[in-house]
Amino acid sequence: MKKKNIIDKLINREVIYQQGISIDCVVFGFHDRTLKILLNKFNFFHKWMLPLGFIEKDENMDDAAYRILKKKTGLDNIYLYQFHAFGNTLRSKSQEQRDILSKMGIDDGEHWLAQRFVSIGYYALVEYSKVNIKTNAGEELRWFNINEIPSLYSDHNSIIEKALSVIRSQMRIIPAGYKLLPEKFPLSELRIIYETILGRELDRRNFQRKILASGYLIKLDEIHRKTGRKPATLFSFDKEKCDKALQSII
Amino acid sequence: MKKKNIIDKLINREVIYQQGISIDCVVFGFHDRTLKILLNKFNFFHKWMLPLGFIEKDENMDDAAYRILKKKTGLDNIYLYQFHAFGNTLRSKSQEQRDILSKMGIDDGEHWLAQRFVSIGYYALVEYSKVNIKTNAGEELRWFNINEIPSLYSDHNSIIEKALSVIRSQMRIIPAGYKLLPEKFPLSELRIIYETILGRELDRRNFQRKILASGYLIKLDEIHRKTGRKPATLFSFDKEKCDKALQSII
DNA sequence: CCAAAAGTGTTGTTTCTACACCCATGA
DNA sequence: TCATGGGTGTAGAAACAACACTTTTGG
Repeated sequence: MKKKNIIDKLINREVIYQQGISIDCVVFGFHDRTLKILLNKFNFFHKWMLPLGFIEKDENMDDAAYRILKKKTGLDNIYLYQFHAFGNTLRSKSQEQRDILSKMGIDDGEHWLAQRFVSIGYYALVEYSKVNIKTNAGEELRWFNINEIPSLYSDHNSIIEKALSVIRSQMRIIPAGYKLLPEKFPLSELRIIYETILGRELDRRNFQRKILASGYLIKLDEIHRKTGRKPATLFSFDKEKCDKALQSII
Repeated sequence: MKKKNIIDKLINREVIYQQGISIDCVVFGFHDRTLKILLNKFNFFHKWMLPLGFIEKDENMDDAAYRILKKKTGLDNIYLYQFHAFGNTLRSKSQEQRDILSKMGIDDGEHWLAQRFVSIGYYALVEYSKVNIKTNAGEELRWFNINEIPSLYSDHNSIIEKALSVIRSQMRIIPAGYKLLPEKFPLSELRIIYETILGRELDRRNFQRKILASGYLIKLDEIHRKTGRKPATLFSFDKEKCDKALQSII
Protein backbone atom coordinates (compact mmCIF):
# COMPACT_ATOMS: atom_id res chain seq x y z
CA MET A 1 0.00 0.00 0.00
CA LYS A 2 2.70 2.41 0.97
CA LYS A 3 4.48 1.29 -2.11
CA LYS A 4 1.49 2.20 -4.19
CA ASN A 5 1.40 5.70 -2.78
CA ILE A 6 4.74 6.76 -4.13
CA ILE A 7 4.72 4.81 -7.29
CA ASP A 8 1.26 5.88 -8.29
CA LYS A 9 2.53 9.40 -8.38
CA LEU A 10 5.13 8.53 -10.97
CA ILE A 11 3.86 5.68 -12.93
CA ASN A 12 1.58 7.49 -15.29
CA ARG A 13 3.24 10.84 -15.46
CA GLU A 14 4.61 10.73 -18.93
CA VAL A 15 2.08 13.34 -19.94
CA ILE A 16 3.31 15.75 -17.29
CA TYR A 17 7.03 15.24 -17.30
CA GLN A 18 9.66 15.83 -19.92
CA GLN A 19 10.81 12.37 -20.83
CA GLY A 20 14.36 11.16 -20.75
CA ILE A 21 15.68 13.78 -18.31
CA SER A 22 15.92 13.59 -14.55
CA ILE A 23 17.34 15.94 -11.97
CA ASP A 24 19.64 14.60 -9.27
CA CYS A 25 20.28 16.78 -6.24
CA VAL A 26 23.28 16.67 -3.95
CA VAL A 27 22.13 18.52 -0.85
CA PHE A 28 24.86 19.59 1.55
CA GLY A 29 24.27 20.49 5.18
CA PHE A 30 26.57 21.08 8.12
CA HIS A 31 25.86 19.89 11.64
CA ASP A 32 27.85 18.75 14.61
CA ARG A 33 31.08 19.75 12.94
CA THR A 34 30.45 17.41 10.02
CA LEU A 35 29.48 17.96 6.43
CA LYS A 36 26.41 15.93 5.52
CA ILE A 37 24.46 14.93 2.46
CA LEU A 38 20.76 14.27 2.26
CA LEU A 39 19.85 10.86 0.92
CA ASN A 40 16.61 9.22 -0.01
CA LYS A 41 15.40 5.64 0.28
CA PHE A 42 12.25 3.96 -0.90
CA ASN A 43 10.95 0.88 0.80
CA PHE A 44 10.77 -1.02 -2.46
CA PHE A 45 14.50 -0.80 -3.10
CA HIS A 46 17.41 -1.59 -0.83
CA LYS A 47 19.86 1.17 -1.80
CA TRP A 48 19.93 4.81 -0.86
CA MET A 49 19.91 7.38 -3.61
CA LEU A 50 20.16 11.09 -4.22
CA PRO A 51 16.88 12.99 -4.05
CA LEU A 52 15.72 13.20 -7.63
CA GLY A 53 12.80 14.24 -9.77
CA PHE A 54 11.68 15.20 -13.22
CA ILE A 55 11.05 18.34 -15.21
CA GLU A 56 7.53 19.31 -16.10
CA LYS A 57 7.01 19.88 -19.78
CA ASP A 58 6.63 23.61 -19.47
CA GLU A 59 8.95 24.19 -16.57
CA ASN A 60 12.40 25.72 -16.58
CA MET A 61 14.98 23.17 -15.54
CA ASP A 62 16.22 25.28 -12.64
CA ASP A 63 12.67 25.75 -11.41
CA ALA A 64 12.20 22.01 -11.45
CA ALA A 65 15.21 21.59 -9.18
CA TYR A 66 13.80 24.18 -6.78
CA ARG A 67 10.42 22.49 -6.79
CA ILE A 68 11.90 19.06 -6.12
CA LEU A 69 13.95 20.28 -3.19
CA LYS A 70 11.19 22.39 -1.76
CA LYS A 71 9.06 19.30 -1.63
CA LYS A 72 11.75 17.28 0.15
CA THR A 73 13.07 19.89 2.55
CA GLY A 74 10.32 22.46 2.91
CA LEU A 75 12.80 25.19 2.04
CA ASP A 76 12.32 28.09 -0.33
CA ASN A 77 15.19 30.00 -1.80
CA ILE A 78 17.68 27.21 -1.57
CA TYR A 79 21.05 27.91 -3.09
CA LEU A 80 21.31 25.68 -6.13
CA TYR A 81 24.00 25.21 -8.71
CA GLN A 82 23.78 23.03 -11.77
CA PHE A 83 27.15 21.38 -12.02
CA HIS A 84 27.11 18.59 -14.59
CA ALA A 85 25.01 16.45 -16.89
CA PHE A 86 25.37 12.68 -16.75
CA GLY A 87 24.61 10.96 -20.01
CA ASN A 88 26.15 7.53 -20.05
CA THR A 89 23.79 4.90 -21.38
CA LEU A 90 24.88 2.39 -18.76
CA ARG A 91 23.13 4.43 -16.11
CA SER A 92 19.78 3.45 -17.61
CA LYS A 93 20.47 0.03 -19.00
CA SER A 94 21.99 -1.79 -16.07
CA GLN A 95 20.73 -4.83 -14.25
CA GLU A 96 20.19 -2.69 -11.18
CA GLN A 97 17.98 -0.42 -13.21
CA ARG A 98 15.87 -3.35 -14.36
CA ASP A 99 15.65 -4.54 -10.76
CA ILE A 100 14.35 -1.31 -9.40
CA LEU A 101 11.79 -0.96 -12.16
CA SER A 102 10.61 -4.45 -11.55
CA LYS A 103 10.24 -3.70 -7.85
CA MET A 104 8.12 -0.74 -8.86
CA GLY A 105 5.97 -3.07 -10.85
CA ILE A 106 7.26 -1.85 -14.18
CA ASP A 107 8.15 -4.75 -16.39
CA ASP A 108 7.28 -3.04 -19.62
CA GLY A 109 10.47 -1.98 -21.38
CA GLU A 110 8.52 0.69 -23.19
CA HIS A 111 7.35 2.39 -20.02
CA TRP A 112 8.60 5.99 -19.84
CA LEU A 113 10.56 5.25 -16.67
CA ALA A 114 12.29 2.36 -18.41
CA GLN A 115 13.69 4.59 -21.13
CA ARG A 116 17.17 5.93 -21.19
CA PHE A 117 17.68 8.95 -18.93
CA VAL A 118 20.15 11.77 -18.98
CA SER A 119 20.37 13.33 -15.58
CA ILE A 120 21.29 16.84 -14.65
CA GLY A 121 23.20 17.24 -11.40
CA TYR A 122 22.48 20.13 -9.07
CA TYR A 123 24.14 20.72 -5.76
CA ALA A 124 22.38 22.60 -2.98
CA LEU A 125 23.80 24.28 0.10
CA VAL A 126 21.31 24.48 2.94
CA GLU A 127 21.24 25.44 6.56
CA TYR A 128 20.90 22.13 8.35
CA SER A 129 18.69 23.35 11.18
CA LYS A 130 16.15 24.85 8.81
CA VAL A 131 15.57 21.68 6.89
CA ASN A 132 12.30 20.08 7.70
CA ILE A 133 12.50 16.64 6.25
CA LYS A 134 9.31 15.60 4.50
CA THR A 135 8.73 11.91 4.28
CA ASN A 136 6.02 10.45 2.18
CA ALA A 137 4.75 7.05 3.12
CA GLY A 138 7.22 4.40 2.06
CA GLU A 139 9.97 6.93 1.70
CA GLU A 140 12.83 7.80 3.99
CA LEU A 141 15.08 10.84 3.91
CA ARG A 142 18.16 11.09 6.09
CA TRP A 143 21.39 13.01 6.54
CA PHE A 144 24.61 11.05 6.03
CA ASN A 145 28.06 12.15 7.05
CA ILE A 146 30.06 12.75 3.96
CA ASN A 147 32.63 10.20 5.04
CA GLU A 148 30.01 7.56 5.62
CA ILE A 149 28.11 7.46 2.38
CA PRO A 150 27.06 3.89 1.58
CA SER A 151 27.06 2.37 -1.87
CA LEU A 152 24.29 4.19 -3.66
CA TYR A 153 21.91 3.49 -6.50
CA SER A 154 23.29 3.85 -10.02
CA ASP A 155 26.17 6.32 -10.42
CA HIS A 156 25.10 8.45 -7.48
CA ASN A 157 28.35 8.00 -5.59
CA SER A 158 30.30 9.45 -8.46
CA ILE A 159 27.80 12.27 -8.86
CA ILE A 160 28.57 13.24 -5.27
CA GLU A 161 32.29 13.11 -6.02
CA LYS A 162 31.82 15.37 -8.99
CA ALA A 163 29.75 17.82 -6.95
CA LEU A 164 32.48 17.97 -4.33
CA SER A 165 35.16 18.58 -6.88
CA VAL A 166 33.17 21.40 -8.45
CA ILE A 167 32.62 23.01 -5.07
CA ARG A 168 36.31 22.61 -4.33
CA SER A 169 37.18 24.52 -7.47
CA GLN A 170 34.74 27.29 -6.58
CA MET A 171 36.00 27.82 -3.05
CA ARG A 172 38.53 30.39 -4.12
CA ILE A 173 35.74 32.65 -5.26
CA ILE A 174 33.16 32.21 -2.58
CA PRO A 175 33.46 31.28 1.10
CA ALA A 176 32.48 27.63 1.21
CA GLY A 177 30.40 27.95 4.33
CA TYR A 178 28.02 30.59 3.09
CA LYS A 179 24.50 29.10 2.93
CA LEU A 180 25.69 26.19 5.06
CA LEU A 181 26.26 27.91 8.37
CA PRO A 182 23.65 29.61 10.57
CA GLU A 183 23.45 33.36 11.01
CA LYS A 184 26.20 33.40 13.63
CA PHE A 185 29.08 31.01 13.90
CA PRO A 186 32.63 30.75 15.22
CA LEU A 187 35.48 30.59 12.73
CA SER A 188 36.34 27.04 13.70
CA GLU A 189 33.14 25.81 12.09
CA LEU A 190 33.94 27.55 8.85
CA ARG A 191 37.42 26.12 8.93
CA ILE A 192 36.09 22.60 9.36
CA ILE A 193 33.98 23.03 6.24
CA TYR A 194 37.04 24.10 4.30
CA GLU A 195 39.04 21.22 5.66
CA THR A 196 36.36 18.70 4.81
CA ILE A 197 35.91 19.90 1.26
CA LEU A 198 39.62 20.29 0.60
CA GLY A 199 40.37 17.00 2.30
CA ARG A 200 43.27 18.33 4.37
CA GLU A 201 43.97 20.22 7.54
CA LEU A 202 44.49 23.96 7.50
CA ASP A 203 46.60 26.04 9.82
CA ARG A 204 44.15 27.72 12.17
CA ARG A 205 46.00 31.03 12.31
CA ASN A 206 46.74 31.39 8.63
CA PHE A 207 43.18 30.43 7.82
CA GLN A 208 41.80 33.11 10.11
CA ARG A 209 43.96 35.83 8.69
CA LYS A 210 43.19 34.90 5.13
CA ILE A 211 39.47 34.53 5.52
CA LEU A 212 39.17 37.80 7.43
CA ALA A 213 41.28 39.62 4.87
CA SER A 214 38.91 38.45 2.15
CA GLY A 215 36.28 40.76 3.61
CA TYR A 216 33.40 38.30 3.44
CA LEU A 217 33.05 38.04 7.20
CA ILE A 218 31.73 40.46 9.79
CA LYS A 219 32.98 40.20 13.33
CA LEU A 220 30.13 40.32 15.84
CA ASP A 221 30.13 41.71 19.35
CA GLU A 222 28.56 38.61 20.76
CA ILE A 223 31.57 36.80 22.03
CA HIS A 224 29.72 34.19 23.90
CA ARG A 225 29.63 30.49 23.28
CA LYS A 226 28.68 27.44 25.26
CA THR A 227 30.71 24.37 24.33
CA GLY A 228 34.45 23.74 24.30
CA ARG A 229 36.66 25.60 26.70
CA LYS A 230 37.29 29.18 25.78
CA PRO A 231 34.45 31.29 24.41
CA ALA A 232 34.94 32.22 20.76
CA THR A 233 34.06 35.31 18.78
CA LEU A 234 31.07 34.90 16.52
CA PHE A 235 30.99 35.97 12.89
CA SER A 236 28.41 36.55 10.20
CA PHE A 237 28.74 36.61 6.45
CA ASP A 238 28.56 39.91 4.65
CA LYS A 239 25.55 38.83 2.63
CA GLU A 240 25.79 41.57 0.09
CA LYS A 241 29.36 40.70 -0.81
CA CYS A 242 28.73 36.98 -0.73
CA ASP A 243 25.69 37.17 -2.96
CA LYS A 244 27.63 39.28 -5.39
CA ALA A 245 30.37 36.66 -5.47
CA LEU A 246 27.79 33.92 -5.99
CA GLN A 247 26.46 35.76 -9.00
CA SER A 248 29.89 35.72 -10.55
CA ILE A 249 30.09 31.94 -10.59
CA ILE A 250 26.77 31.47 -12.32
CA MET B 1 16.07 20.67 -53.11
CA LYS B 2 19.12 21.46 -51.09
CA LYS B 3 16.77 22.27 -48.29
CA LYS B 4 15.27 18.84 -48.57
CA ASN B 5 18.65 17.19 -48.27
CA ILE B 6 19.35 18.46 -44.84
CA ILE B 7 15.92 18.44 -43.47
CA ASP B 8 15.11 14.98 -44.68
CA LYS B 9 17.88 13.72 -42.50
CA LEU B 10 16.24 15.12 -39.44
CA ILE B 11 12.61 15.23 -40.01
CA ASN B 12 11.75 11.63 -39.30
CA ARG B 13 14.43 10.75 -36.88
CA GLU B 14 12.43 10.50 -33.71
CA VAL B 15 12.95 6.76 -33.75
CA ILE B 16 16.70 7.15 -33.79
CA TYR B 17 17.30 10.10 -31.52
CA GLN B 18 16.70 10.64 -27.85
CA GLN B 19 13.95 13.20 -27.77
CA GLY B 20 14.08 16.49 -25.93
CA ILE B 21 17.86 16.72 -25.71
CA SER B 22 20.26 18.39 -28.07
CA ILE B 23 23.99 18.94 -27.98
CA ASP B 24 25.41 22.37 -28.74
CA CYS B 25 29.11 22.62 -29.50
CA VAL B 26 31.32 25.64 -29.07
CA VAL B 27 34.38 24.86 -31.17
CA PHE B 28 37.41 27.02 -30.57
CA GLY B 29 40.28 27.41 -32.99
CA PHE B 30 43.25 29.74 -33.20
CA HIS B 31 44.55 31.25 -36.40
CA ASP B 32 46.23 34.43 -37.48
CA ARG B 33 46.65 35.51 -33.88
CA THR B 34 42.91 35.39 -33.26
CA LEU B 35 40.68 33.07 -31.34
CA LYS B 36 37.86 31.79 -33.51
CA ILE B 37 34.62 29.89 -33.16
CA LEU B 38 33.08 27.58 -35.70
CA LEU B 39 29.53 28.52 -36.68
CA ASN B 40 26.94 26.86 -38.81
CA LYS B 41 24.29 28.27 -41.12
CA PHE B 42 21.50 26.62 -43.04
CA ASN B 43 20.10 28.15 -46.14
CA PHE B 44 16.56 28.02 -44.84
CA PHE B 45 17.27 30.30 -41.86
CA HIS B 46 18.98 33.65 -41.74
CA LYS B 47 20.91 33.36 -38.48
CA TRP B 48 24.11 31.57 -37.71
CA MET B 49 24.12 29.00 -34.95
CA LEU B 50 26.40 26.70 -33.03
CA PRO B 51 27.00 23.30 -34.58
CA LEU B 52 24.49 21.04 -32.93
CA GLY B 53 23.05 17.58 -33.04
CA PHE B 54 21.18 14.92 -31.15
CA ILE B 55 21.92 11.84 -29.11
CA GLU B 56 21.10 8.45 -30.47
CA LYS B 57 18.95 6.39 -28.19
CA ASP B 58 21.69 3.96 -27.27
CA GLU B 59 24.62 6.33 -27.43
CA ASN B 60 26.59 7.85 -24.58
CA MET B 61 26.15 11.59 -24.51
CA ASP B 62 29.87 12.27 -24.82
CA ASP B 63 30.08 9.92 -27.78
CA ALA B 64 27.29 11.83 -29.46
CA ALA B 65 29.26 15.04 -29.13
CA TYR B 66 32.32 13.38 -30.67
CA ARG B 67 30.24 12.00 -33.50
CA ILE B 68 28.64 15.36 -34.25
CA LEU B 69 31.96 17.14 -34.38
CA LYS B 70 33.67 14.44 -36.34
CA LYS B 71 31.02 14.85 -38.97
CA LYS B 72 31.47 18.62 -39.12
CA THR B 73 35.24 18.86 -38.87
CA GLY B 74 36.57 15.51 -39.96
CA LEU B 75 38.55 15.29 -36.74
CA ASP B 76 38.94 12.34 -34.43
CA ASN B 77 40.07 12.67 -30.85
CA ILE B 78 38.89 16.21 -30.41
CA TYR B 79 39.26 17.60 -26.94
CA LEU B 80 35.74 18.04 -25.60
CA TYR B 81 34.42 19.26 -22.31
CA GLN B 82 30.80 19.30 -21.26
CA PHE B 83 30.34 22.58 -19.47
CA HIS B 84 26.66 23.30 -18.84
CA ALA B 85 23.09 22.23 -19.51
CA PHE B 86 20.63 24.81 -20.75
CA GLY B 87 17.08 24.12 -19.73
CA ASN B 88 15.04 27.27 -19.98
CA THR B 89 11.67 26.69 -21.63
CA LEU B 90 11.93 29.94 -23.55
CA ARG B 91 14.66 28.44 -25.68
CA SER B 92 12.11 26.13 -27.28
CA LYS B 93 8.95 28.17 -27.16
CA SER B 94 10.00 31.40 -28.78
CA GLN B 95 8.70 33.02 -31.94
CA GLU B 96 12.09 32.46 -33.51
CA GLN B 97 11.78 28.78 -32.80
CA ARG B 98 8.40 28.65 -34.51
CA ASP B 99 9.88 30.54 -37.45
CA ILE B 100 12.71 28.18 -38.03
CA LEU B 101 10.48 25.13 -37.74
CA SER B 102 8.09 26.64 -40.21
CA LYS B 103 10.96 27.28 -42.62
CA MET B 104 11.86 23.63 -42.25
CA GLY B 105 8.34 22.78 -43.21
CA ILE B 106 7.35 21.72 -39.71
CA ASP B 107 4.06 23.27 -38.74
CA ASP B 108 2.94 20.44 -36.57
CA GLY B 109 3.35 21.41 -32.92
CA GLU B 110 3.54 17.74 -32.03
CA HIS B 111 6.52 17.07 -34.25
CA TRP B 112 9.50 15.86 -32.23
CA LEU B 113 11.57 18.85 -33.29
CA ALA B 114 8.85 21.17 -32.09
CA GLN B 115 9.00 19.83 -28.54
CA ARG B 116 10.82 21.47 -25.71
CA PHE B 117 14.55 20.82 -25.77
CA VAL B 118 17.16 20.86 -23.08
CA SER B 119 20.56 21.32 -24.57
CA ILE B 120 23.90 20.19 -23.29
CA GLY B 121 26.79 22.50 -24.03
CA TYR B 122 30.18 21.12 -24.96
CA TYR B 123 33.19 23.14 -25.83
CA ALA B 124 35.91 21.79 -28.10
CA LEU B 125 39.49 22.91 -28.56
CA VAL B 126 40.86 22.07 -31.98
CA GLU B 127 43.92 22.76 -34.05
CA TYR B 128 42.68 25.17 -36.68
CA SER B 129 44.84 23.92 -39.52
CA LYS B 130 43.68 20.35 -39.09
CA VAL B 131 40.02 21.16 -39.40
CA ASN B 132 38.58 20.09 -42.66
CA ILE B 133 35.24 21.77 -42.87
CA LYS B 134 32.53 19.50 -44.21
CA THR B 135 29.62 21.23 -45.80
CA ASN B 136 26.50 19.41 -46.74
CA ALA B 137 24.39 20.94 -49.45
CA GLY B 138 22.45 23.90 -48.12
CA GLU B 139 24.72 24.17 -45.15
CA GLU B 140 27.59 26.51 -44.44
CA LEU B 141 30.27 26.25 -41.78
CA ARG B 142 32.67 29.09 -41.10
CA TRP B 143 35.16 30.37 -38.57
CA PHE B 144 34.28 33.64 -36.85
CA ASN B 145 36.62 35.80 -34.85
CA ILE B 146 35.53 35.71 -31.27
CA ASN B 147 35.12 39.47 -31.23
CA GLU B 148 32.94 39.43 -34.32
CA ILE B 149 30.24 36.94 -33.46
CA PRO B 150 26.92 38.06 -34.96
CA SER B 151 23.58 37.71 -33.26
CA LEU B 152 22.96 33.99 -33.22
CA TYR B 153 19.99 31.70 -33.18
CA SER B 154 18.28 31.17 -29.82
CA ASP B 155 20.50 31.56 -26.75
CA HIS B 156 23.66 30.59 -28.60
CA ASN B 157 25.42 33.87 -27.87
CA SER B 158 25.06 33.31 -24.16
CA ILE B 159 26.14 29.70 -24.51
CA ILE B 160 29.39 30.99 -25.99
CA GLU B 161 29.76 33.43 -23.11
CA LYS B 162 29.28 30.63 -20.62
CA ALA B 163 31.82 28.44 -22.41
CA LEU B 164 34.35 31.24 -22.27
CA SER B 165 33.77 31.84 -18.62
CA VAL B 166 34.22 28.15 -17.85
CA ILE B 167 37.44 28.03 -19.83
CA ARG B 168 38.60 31.15 -18.05
CA SER B 169 38.09 29.46 -14.70
CA GLN B 170 40.01 26.41 -15.84
CA MET B 171 43.03 28.28 -17.13
CA ARG B 172 44.77 28.14 -13.81
CA ILE B 173 44.90 24.38 -14.04
CA ILE B 174 45.69 23.81 -17.66
CA PRO B 175 47.55 25.91 -20.23
CA ALA B 176 44.80 27.45 -22.32
CA GLY B 177 46.55 26.94 -25.62
CA TYR B 178 47.00 23.21 -25.37
CA LYS B 179 44.96 21.55 -28.13
CA LEU B 180 44.60 24.92 -29.85
CA LEU B 181 48.16 25.49 -30.99
CA PRO B 182 50.14 23.43 -33.48
CA GLU B 183 53.03 21.19 -32.48
CA LYS B 184 55.51 24.07 -32.37
CA PHE B 185 54.73 27.66 -31.55
CA PRO B 186 56.33 30.82 -30.18
CA LEU B 187 55.27 32.04 -26.74
CA SER B 188 53.63 35.12 -28.16
CA GLU B 189 50.89 33.00 -29.69
CA LEU B 190 50.16 31.34 -26.40
CA ARG B 191 50.09 34.71 -24.71
CA ILE B 192 47.56 36.02 -27.18
CA ILE B 193 45.25 33.13 -26.36
CA TYR B 194 45.51 33.94 -22.69
CA GLU B 195 44.88 37.60 -23.35
CA THR B 196 41.87 36.88 -25.49
CA ILE B 197 40.25 34.55 -23.00
CA LEU B 198 41.04 36.71 -20.00
CA GLY B 199 40.02 39.84 -21.85
CA ARG B 200 43.06 41.86 -20.80
CA GLU B 201 46.66 42.39 -21.73
CA LEU B 202 49.40 40.50 -19.96
CA ASP B 203 52.93 41.62 -19.30
CA ARG B 204 55.04 39.74 -21.81
CA ARG B 205 57.95 39.14 -19.46
CA ASN B 206 55.94 38.07 -16.43
CA PHE B 207 53.84 35.80 -18.59
CA GLN B 208 56.89 34.07 -19.93
CA ARG B 209 58.40 33.46 -16.55
CA LYS B 210 55.18 32.15 -15.10
CA ILE B 211 54.25 29.85 -17.94
CA LEU B 212 57.74 28.39 -18.11
CA ALA B 213 57.84 27.86 -14.38
CA SER B 214 54.63 25.87 -14.61
CA GLY B 215 56.56 23.17 -16.42
CA TYR B 216 54.00 22.52 -19.12
CA LEU B 217 56.23 23.78 -21.91
CA ILE B 218 59.31 22.34 -23.54
CA LYS B 219 61.79 24.68 -25.12
CA LEU B 220 62.83 23.52 -28.57
CA ASP B 221 66.14 23.97 -30.33
CA GLU B 222 64.51 25.27 -33.46
CA ILE B 223 64.84 28.94 -32.96
CA HIS B 224 63.82 29.92 -36.38
CA ARG B 225 60.79 31.87 -37.44
CA LYS B 226 59.71 33.75 -40.54
CA THR B 227 57.36 36.64 -39.72
CA GLY B 228 57.82 39.58 -37.43
CA ARG B 229 61.27 40.96 -36.86
CA LYS B 230 63.38 38.90 -34.52
CA PRO B 231 63.25 35.10 -34.72
CA ALA B 232 61.61 33.58 -31.67
CA THR B 233 62.22 30.38 -29.78
CA LEU B 234 59.69 27.68 -30.46
CA PHE B 235 58.03 25.64 -27.74
CA SER B 236 55.98 22.48 -27.48
CA PHE B 237 53.63 21.32 -24.79
CA ASP B 238 54.73 18.55 -22.51
CA LYS B 239 51.89 16.32 -23.59
CA GLU B 240 52.19 13.91 -20.73
CA LYS B 241 51.88 16.64 -18.13
CA CYS B 242 49.15 18.46 -20.01
CA ASP B 243 47.04 15.37 -20.47
CA LYS B 244 47.41 14.58 -16.81
CA ALA B 245 46.20 18.06 -15.95
CA LEU B 246 43.28 17.69 -18.33
CA GLN B 247 42.25 14.53 -16.54
CA SER B 248 42.07 16.42 -13.30
CA ILE B 249 39.42 18.80 -14.56
CA ILE B 250 37.11 16.10 -15.81
C1' DC C 1 45.36 22.25 38.01
C1' DC C 2 44.98 20.66 33.44
C1' DA C 3 43.45 19.67 28.79
C1' DA C 4 41.45 21.85 24.93
C1' DA C 5 40.54 25.32 22.01
C1' DA C 6 40.92 30.56 21.19
C1' DG C 7 43.49 34.96 20.45
C1' DT C 8 47.55 37.18 18.74
C1' DG C 9 52.28 38.03 16.26
C1' DT C 10 56.75 37.14 13.82
C1' DT C 11 59.74 35.73 10.23
C1' DG C 12 61.55 33.84 6.13
C1' DT C 13 60.04 32.26 1.50
C1' DT C 14 57.64 32.46 -2.57
C1' DT C 15 55.01 34.70 -5.95
C1' DC C 16 53.39 38.86 -8.30
C1' DT C 17 53.96 43.23 -10.45
C1' DA C 18 55.94 46.86 -12.58
C1' DC C 19 59.46 48.25 -14.68
C1' DA C 20 64.36 48.92 -18.39
C1' DC C 21 67.73 47.56 -21.32
C1' DC C 22 69.71 45.27 -25.24
C1' DC C 23 69.25 42.34 -29.52
C1' DA C 24 67.99 40.57 -34.18
C1' DT C 25 65.47 41.31 -38.17
C1' DG C 26 62.96 43.02 -42.58
C1' DA C 27 61.59 46.85 -44.83
C1' DT D 1 68.45 53.11 -39.78
C1' DC D 2 64.40 52.27 -37.62
C1' DA D 3 60.26 50.23 -36.02
C1' DT D 4 58.85 45.87 -34.15
C1' DG D 5 58.88 42.31 -31.29
C1' DG D 6 62.15 38.86 -28.65
C1' DG D 7 65.33 37.74 -24.71
C1' DT D 8 66.81 38.67 -20.01
C1' DG D 9 66.97 40.80 -15.20
C1' DT D 10 65.93 43.38 -10.94
C1' DA D 11 63.59 45.54 -6.94
C1' DG D 12 59.57 46.38 -4.05
C1' DA D 13 55.02 44.65 -2.65
C1' DA D 14 51.97 41.19 -1.48
C1' DA D 15 50.70 36.63 -0.30
C1' DC D 16 51.87 32.32 1.96
C1' DA D 17 53.66 28.91 5.21
C1' DA D 18 55.57 27.54 9.40
C1' DC D 19 55.73 28.22 13.88
C1' DA D 20 55.16 29.86 19.77
C1' DC D 21 53.29 31.87 23.41
C1' DT D 22 49.43 33.29 26.18
C1' DT D 23 44.41 33.17 27.65
C1' DT D 24 40.02 31.29 29.11
C1' DT D 25 37.15 27.88 30.41
C1' DG D 26 34.87 23.27 32.31
C1' DG D 27 35.83 19.29 34.53
